[in-house]
Amino acid sequence: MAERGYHHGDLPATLVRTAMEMLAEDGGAELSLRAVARRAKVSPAAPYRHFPDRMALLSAIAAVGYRELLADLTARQPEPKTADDLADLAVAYVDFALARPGLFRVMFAEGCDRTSPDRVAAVAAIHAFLAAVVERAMRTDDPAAVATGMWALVHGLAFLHLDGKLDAEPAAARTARVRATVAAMLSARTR
Amino acid sequence: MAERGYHHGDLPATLVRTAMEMLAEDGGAELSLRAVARRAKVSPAAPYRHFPDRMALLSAIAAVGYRELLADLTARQPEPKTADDLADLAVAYVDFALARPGLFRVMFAEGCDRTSPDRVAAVAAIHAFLAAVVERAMRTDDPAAVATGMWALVHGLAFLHLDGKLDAEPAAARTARVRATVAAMLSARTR
DNA sequence: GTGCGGATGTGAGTGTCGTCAACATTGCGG
DNA sequence: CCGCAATGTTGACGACACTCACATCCGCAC
Repeated sequence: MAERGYHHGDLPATLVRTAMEMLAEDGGAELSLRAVARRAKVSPAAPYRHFPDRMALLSAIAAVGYRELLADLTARQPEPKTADDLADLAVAYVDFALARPGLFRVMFAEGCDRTSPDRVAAVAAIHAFLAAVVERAMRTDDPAAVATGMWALVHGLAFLHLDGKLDAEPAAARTARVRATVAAMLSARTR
Repeated sequence: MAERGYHHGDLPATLVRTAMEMLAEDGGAELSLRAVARRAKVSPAAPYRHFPDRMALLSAIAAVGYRELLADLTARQPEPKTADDLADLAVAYVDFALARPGLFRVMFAEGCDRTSPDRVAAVAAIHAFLAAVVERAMRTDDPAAVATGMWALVHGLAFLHLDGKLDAEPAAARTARVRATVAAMLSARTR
């Protein structure tokens, strides 16, 4: 934690932390490498000693985001069993996206390195968690497909809300709507 | 269509068309206003006579994209009635996203003007189409929620595929998977 | 026809960005 | 204690979005 000096101590972690602060403060703005360096009291070129380019920093941020998203989900429902628990998870997912839009967009942006081991592992963990939930809470003969579908459902809800494609509404109303949507999808039958 | 001359004839439409060509050719690249102007054989400042800023051009492009997406959907299934027809629409939605990733990302990007009448109308048209489909093909006591859910489901599938969060696979396998996912979601029951 | 005004396109300029190369400083192993 | 690799800085380049003063041209009144 040596604050001053020519050398920094742990610049990579500081950059990631700083960048996440900036995303939290202004989720809509472009996250420029220079701005992050400025805020970290470091020259614009310093980050290049630790990240090959801007996307690499964004990928590192995304990896942290995946872990925090998974933590949010498991914190809300460590052992989901019922359809209601499932709806809780959907609400948690959408809440995460709307509470931290900048981070969420970095996590699911184009151009990020699809093959970074951190990212792949984190995404796999989310998928595995969802699959386990579905196994426990749903009755279906294609659990993998339902797990994918549930992920797509909450992911789509999150993005549609984020992009203002659904009517803007206060958080409580949104929670109710997410719940209703999940419930309706799970009880709808073909004609 | 006067090709030469100081004045252009219809620069706004030319810019939108040119930009969409560029998105089609390289869906992953950033669409810079200067590059579009260059390709349209026009100075970098010319677009500003017709669009207040870059986002306005992107919004115009997005509006066209919405119309084309809706056209794709209705072309595939003008009068969907069965669950299978619904799955066809899901496939068409995901196909659109993967066939024209650049355009799809512009359509659902942050920063675009949420309040542009064109955009709002186009989005409403898609939602209305979906609602009508659900009304016809599904049995549920909350058709609006199911319509939102179906949109979120296909939208989420599209984005997860686009971002490589699901295993990459050839188009035929993807089609089968989208079908299976929709079918599984519609037949899954809570335990 | 002629000329004039507004619409449209141009050129040069500002500030920011990502990235790089050459140089400066420092911590650490021999 | 010294030298080297790791780390940070400075200055630069090209591209970008956007602005403003200026150039050109179309359409319309007369």
